Amino acid sequence: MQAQKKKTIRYHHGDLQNALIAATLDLITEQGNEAFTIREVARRAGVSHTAPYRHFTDKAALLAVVARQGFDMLVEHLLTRIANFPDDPLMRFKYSGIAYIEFAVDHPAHYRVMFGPDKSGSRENAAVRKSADTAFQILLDCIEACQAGGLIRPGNSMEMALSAWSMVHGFSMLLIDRFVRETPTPGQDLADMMSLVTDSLYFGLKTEKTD
Amino acid sequence: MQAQKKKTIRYHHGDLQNALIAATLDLITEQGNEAFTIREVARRAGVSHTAPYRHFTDKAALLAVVARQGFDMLVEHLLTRIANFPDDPLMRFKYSGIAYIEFAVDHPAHYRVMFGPDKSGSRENAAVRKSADTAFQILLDCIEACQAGGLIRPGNSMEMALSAWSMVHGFSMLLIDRFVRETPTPGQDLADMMSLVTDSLYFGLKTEKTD
DNA sequence: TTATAGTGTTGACAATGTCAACATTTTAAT
DNA sequence: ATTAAAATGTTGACATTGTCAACACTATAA
Repeated sequence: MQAQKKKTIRYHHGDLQNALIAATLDLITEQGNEAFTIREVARRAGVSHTAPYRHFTDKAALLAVVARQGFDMLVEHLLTRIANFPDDPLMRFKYSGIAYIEFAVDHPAHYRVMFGPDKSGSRENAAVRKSADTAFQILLDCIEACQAGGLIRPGNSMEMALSAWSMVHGFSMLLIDRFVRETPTPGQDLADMMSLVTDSLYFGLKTEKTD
Repeated sequence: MQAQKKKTIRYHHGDLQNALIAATLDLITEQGNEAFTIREVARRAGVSHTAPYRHFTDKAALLAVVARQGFDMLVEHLLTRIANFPDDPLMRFKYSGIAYIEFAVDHPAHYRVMFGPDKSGSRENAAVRKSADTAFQILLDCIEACQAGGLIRPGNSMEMALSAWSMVHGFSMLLIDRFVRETPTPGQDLADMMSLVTDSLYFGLKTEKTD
């Protein structure tokens, strides 16, 4: 019953908050992270340059919301990807890592907002923290499932998850920041490299005594 | 014979280029990365706000030099640290990783400049690239030495070095961006965590069949 | 119906990156 | 040594930005 929106030009936008978030996403996706400006976002939403301040205390607050949204998207992607292997803990572990890297590569600007420098304490933002923790928890669950199945050696799963996170995060950053461009060995594609990195984590680099 | 500097106030600074680099380092170290502005750096060097443009084409060019310097410092720290183990390839490998993390933690602002978003192609800067490659080469050498000694399994050392780099880079970033703050298990300190992460890489997470 | 809270707008301010025009100094060619 | 040119600095301008204060419109609740 509350239809007839968007028809008339109104003083009140109606849903400016979300429009600003969407505009921010579009902007960073199209033009990269440095292009993000309160004023440009306002322009894209068709409002005056200070209208955003009615919904976000400052630039960092807007970015914090975008970051939270990014972690939520990451969680969704991880869950979708490992859902393909309901009964194979090892594949779930491996593909949680691969899916993580996929997300970073597919949404580099968004990823950079999520992990970018914490200018003004948005990292302390409870909502952001919670969404990030949820993503971490997925990794942790995969590892513990593997441990339960005797596939990963017993030990502090938290520490292992931290190592795993470091690995996929580092690799993702190196990729999207263009420190790694060509594949180490010619003919490899991104999928191969992702396997390679996740396998390194699982098998380690030590000489194998058996198997 | 060319002494008597700094005494008189001169129109020409004398060594503005290096003064600007030093001022940049001081600034980001004291106030963080966001505090870096051309004008503030100029102020600190005691010159007008456009003087830096006689030495650097723009902001990014100054940062590129700082980044290169950072990689050089990193190389030095890595070499110093592994020099303690001239005859133990495995320790050299391990401590190259630990030293890497140490550097990032000790110089977070500098590290962020080195790996920060590549706004305007400074990553393509040949000098920066070369210094970064030198650092990578150290890792690679350590791995190949271990392989020669049968301590790391045979295989593509480039790929292994990439995995190792991902691991220490990711861990460093998580640390300095405050995603990891408390230790996973209480009572641990940073040194323990660094060992933990580098050991994960070496041993992997897989169940050990032997040893 | 109207006071009030919510939402937008206009107009300011200081700071920034960078450009153009001009000044001084150093260097090199004569 | 003189002087033309190349280096190096300065002043002043411009457009852009984040953010604040003052004001305008709108929705809502008393």
